[in-house]
Amino acid sequence: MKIGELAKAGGVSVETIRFYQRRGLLAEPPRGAGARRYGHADLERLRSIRAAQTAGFTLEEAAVLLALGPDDRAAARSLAVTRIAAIDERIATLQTMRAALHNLAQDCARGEPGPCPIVAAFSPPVQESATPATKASARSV
Amino acid sequence: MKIGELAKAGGVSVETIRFYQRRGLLAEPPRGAGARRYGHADLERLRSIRAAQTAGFTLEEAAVLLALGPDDRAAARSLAVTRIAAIDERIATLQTMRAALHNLAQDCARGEPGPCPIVAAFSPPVQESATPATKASARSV
DNA sequence: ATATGTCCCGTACCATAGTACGGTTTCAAG
DNA sequence: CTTGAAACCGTACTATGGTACGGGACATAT
Repeated sequence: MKIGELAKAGGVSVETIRFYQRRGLLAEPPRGAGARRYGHADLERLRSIRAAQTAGFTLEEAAVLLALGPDDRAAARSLAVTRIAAIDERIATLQTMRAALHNLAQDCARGEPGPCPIVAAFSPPVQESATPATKASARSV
Repeated sequence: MKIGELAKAGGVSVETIRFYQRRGLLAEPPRGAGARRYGHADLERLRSIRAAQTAGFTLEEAAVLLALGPDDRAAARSLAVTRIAAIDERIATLQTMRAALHNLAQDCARGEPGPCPIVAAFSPPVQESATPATKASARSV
């Protein structure tokens, strides 16, 4: 296989393969008449990298993971557990964001008079004390 | 206020404030004797930016959001809804990842003999056809 | 025999949100 | 008056995962 074929087979671009090689994720195969010649093992390796990525590992973690032997349970589990923790944290953050935004959007959709609740939530608080004759608009958010 | 004080009050670094100014998120205030002088409004604006960020908006979206008037409900809701959709998508992806990793970690923790399931999941498939005398290890994952 | 396609290589660039660096100037205290 | 902190400025670098560009070298096809 030449690099273009490997790329097609692996569903990535030629540039990506070269990028992985620079990162040390893929080995640089021997040359045959100028161009690199790839074997089936390279394709499998490429697929493994993509699988690790799909599971949420960074490329660097993927490199570590793919370098492990079948008996390195401790290291593998450590990688997995650490990644799960990171994912959980990220999910929690996103859910908090989501909830806040959802509430605001609901408020906004209710269509009550007055300023948009979304805009209001992210606007500097109105100078209430500076305008004494204005309507009472004390809404502690 | 000088930039250092604003930074402290807003819980960001001086560099971050200067960065926001370059991005147009914060206005460059008038100078007093060389150094920029910030008012309370700048602090509020900074806090609004951080709030928008906490809600998951990018800085660019924050800029748009903070530029909206209190009656721009449609635009505000559009921003919010779009962001919620992006968050949902991200959460779904992360949950898929999490589940896959969790299953692997569980498998690994079960401590059954044989190669580590985590390593196995991200390793090139063993050449089964090349070793006809090996045990049947056909586990389609 | 030339044109097209693919490969090679290094380098620069994209988005995102900052962080760091090096050098100058100015402010305030001692 | 000198020293040190803080401000100023532009630029470059960080991490992450690629993408794009420009130029040169092949090889096959017409």
